[in-house]
Amino acid sequence: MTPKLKTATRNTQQRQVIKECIRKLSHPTADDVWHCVTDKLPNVNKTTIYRNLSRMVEDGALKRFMTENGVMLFDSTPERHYHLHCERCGRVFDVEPTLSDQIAEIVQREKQFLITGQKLILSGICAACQASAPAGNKKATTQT
Amino acid sequence: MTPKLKTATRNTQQRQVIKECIRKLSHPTADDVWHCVTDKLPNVNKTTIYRNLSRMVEDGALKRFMTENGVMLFDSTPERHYHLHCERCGRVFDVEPTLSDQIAEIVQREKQFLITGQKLILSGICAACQASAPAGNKKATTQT
DNA sequence: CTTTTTGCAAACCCTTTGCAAGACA
DNA sequence: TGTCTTGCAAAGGGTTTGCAAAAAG
Repeated sequence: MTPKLKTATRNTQQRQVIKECIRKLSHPTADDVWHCVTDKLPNVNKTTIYRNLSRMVEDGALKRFMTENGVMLFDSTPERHYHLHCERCGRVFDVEPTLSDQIAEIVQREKQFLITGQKLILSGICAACQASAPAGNKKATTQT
Repeated sequence: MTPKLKTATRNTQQRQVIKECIRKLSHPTADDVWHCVTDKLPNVNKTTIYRNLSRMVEDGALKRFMTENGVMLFDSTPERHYHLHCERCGRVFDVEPTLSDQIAEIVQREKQFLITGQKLILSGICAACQASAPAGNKKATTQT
């Protein structure tokens, strides 16, 4: 296979704002990023968001994963950590690396399965939702 | 909210064959089920497959989850267990309930997060693929 | 006969692609 | 300038919906 030499990268306005948004959002959908970006740069197309996010994933600057409803979320936290996805309120919580490691270790030891970081999502009901009565369902955005 | 009274259920030919296929396949996609069904009943529409699978999920006869590529898989194993999804060969492996319980326990203890069964999928590279060289990518079907 | 199901076609949603025009370096 | 990026429109792929015709009980 051809070595795939890397091409130059340009610092467009769009790209800059996208990066800012990535920094301030946590576990955003492409759509979340788009809303954030258009606050500052009103005419950015969603395609541009997708292309930039994909590029960042390729470059390893971002990770991405799929929720149970088939929407992808992006994550810029570099260390390996897992996610808890609350099915009631839609929020995504991080599991600290230490705890993640315990889990990864169990699986790797028992199943000889190599877990590639940041791809574990546990779905269920978060502590807050367990406490409160059956609540309304928010958007899938964060909270760590 | 209205109590939602349940309506009668009919035992169509299609439904019977779909159930058979569910029994013999493990972690199938809707498309897998469709292929299996049309072997026996050539003219079944994919919509019928979807509708029946969704219904079974509602009735609790089936669980379903999403892979990283946004395709849903169905699972008829009743006890709680988790899945290992190999990113290289696409196969899905079960994690026995005992091991799953260890993991669930850690998360529940440390994060007060209530895991609702069968929604944990660990992505990575399976033992076989680690052993062999970078292989071709099969379809996401099973192996336990 | 009445009500559930089916098949078909079209709608949906999110994500990706093709291409010409525009922006960076 | 040269080529990386963008915007727009259209294509894709899996899943869902609307509706009239067919089947189950």
